[in-house]
Amino acid sequence: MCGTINGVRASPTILHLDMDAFFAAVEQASKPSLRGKPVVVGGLGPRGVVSTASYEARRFGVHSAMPTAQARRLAPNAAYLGSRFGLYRAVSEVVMELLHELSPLVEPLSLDEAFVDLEAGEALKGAQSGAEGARQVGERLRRDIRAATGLTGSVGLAGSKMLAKIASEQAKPDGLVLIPVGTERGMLAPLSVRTLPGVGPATAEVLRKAGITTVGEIVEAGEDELLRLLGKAHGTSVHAMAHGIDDRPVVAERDAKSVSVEDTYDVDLTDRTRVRLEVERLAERCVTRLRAAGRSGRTVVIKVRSYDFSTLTRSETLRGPTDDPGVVREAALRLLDGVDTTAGVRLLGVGVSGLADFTQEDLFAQAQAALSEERAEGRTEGRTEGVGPAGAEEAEEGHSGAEGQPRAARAALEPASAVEEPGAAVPADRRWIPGQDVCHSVYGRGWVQGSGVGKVTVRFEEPDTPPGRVRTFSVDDPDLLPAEPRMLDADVAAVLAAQLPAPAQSPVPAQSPAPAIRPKSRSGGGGVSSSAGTSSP
DNA sequence: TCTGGGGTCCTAGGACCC
DNA sequence: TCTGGGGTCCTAGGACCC
Repeated sequence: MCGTINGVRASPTILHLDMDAFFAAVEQASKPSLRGKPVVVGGLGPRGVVSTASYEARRFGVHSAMPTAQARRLAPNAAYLGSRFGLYRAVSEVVMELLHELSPLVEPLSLDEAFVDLEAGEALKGAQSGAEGARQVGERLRRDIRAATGLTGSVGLAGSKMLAKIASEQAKPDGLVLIPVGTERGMLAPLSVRTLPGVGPATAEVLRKAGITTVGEIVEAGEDELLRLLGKAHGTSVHAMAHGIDDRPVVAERDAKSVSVEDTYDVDLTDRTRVRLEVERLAERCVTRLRAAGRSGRTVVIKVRSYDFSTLTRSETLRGPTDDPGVVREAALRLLDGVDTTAGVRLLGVGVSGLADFTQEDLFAQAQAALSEERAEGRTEGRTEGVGPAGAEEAEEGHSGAEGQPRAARAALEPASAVEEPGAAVPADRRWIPGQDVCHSVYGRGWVQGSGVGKVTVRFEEPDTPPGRVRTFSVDDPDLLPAEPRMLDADVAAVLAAQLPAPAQSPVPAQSPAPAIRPKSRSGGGGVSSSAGTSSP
């Protein structure tokens, strides 16, 4: 391996890729009428928050983690779309494959972000040595991503993970920044402490009170002062990062350590029976995910957030790992018994941690071992009430899993939504979520622009067609059906390439911020780009 | 008009064992 | 009988990240 100085390599061979406004960009690529328009992807309910805002929407002050209601006030004419994780995951896989072509050492941080250790791969072989070779690899990657998906990503290159990530942030959108080795200290000094990984709002506030707001001031303060302010582990790491020292290796994806699901309800829950039912549903969903991952776990956790946003967790560790829905459900309900929910809860969650790789067979074998062990010890005093040897229950009850659940309980898994439904539940295939793909037997494929008062508005267009027309139907029109998303592929990318400005070699200067984007339709039909959701004035 | 959902890591106190 | 220390596991909460 090449040498490192202060935990920074001799060459900028750690690459960080960050896709630009990823979810919103996928939606714009999928929906021609939204290209160049403000688009906001996130929770659409009364308590939803923004996942991603397109750059056009950011000009209005909309950003991720902002309540969607607030975003609607800032950018009332933006398109508000629900998340389509299946599609984002599929596009992400295409991008991650391109990264794996550079090096086997790829560390995904999320669907739209990853580190790549170029030294571990072949990409630099045959390229120029040093910084110039790394830059060429980064620029080629950006071209390949654009050609394969029609989307843009920003690349940071540096001698450490921290610096590569800071570089990609500076490169946004649609750019590449390389931090030459040896220049990092001077580059870091004027930046906000919030730039450093691990410095969030709380840490920044502690530092601010001590008169420290920039990275350079952390360096001046010295290690002793930082340890005093932030404690041992945190202080040491923040101090090192401020000096540009970061020798964390790029590590290929690790096994998950916990699995959890949670729902925030549109209206606080007060009815205890309803609260218990929701916890049961969450337990089922959690186990479904656990099993899909081929894992089992020992510790069951519930999470309860009250009307006033105060949050508590309760956990229970079983005697052995389980993936039995009944065991997890009963544990979750026992934990709930110890929590007062009469004042109203806005969120419930169920999780499993202490994950093991055990398969059913392993569990069975383990249960046998545990049983014979107990017998050997003469401990045969009946069943230990639920908590019991988890493995033993598995063995006794066999596959009482999802297949064995009552019909109603299984149906409860499906809606996957926290939407309160007073009165009769709307069938899953008759709920029209803005952004969702649909197919009409006469007009073909399109997407839901909004729905309300018994109507659903659909724009008929596809990724590789011109912007399409809008038509309105009754929500239960039998000619209208939900459809699978169209994948973004090289053909779509070619169509996009013909529309978009030429690929940038370096960060494009932001176009003079055009204020108030009028949602003017470009062609074919008086549509507004705003998605109404259920709000019609 | 308040604040999603999925994770990771760290700390601290108490139980328990040696 | 009293004192004490170390190590591990469990529980709860909080900060942080995308």
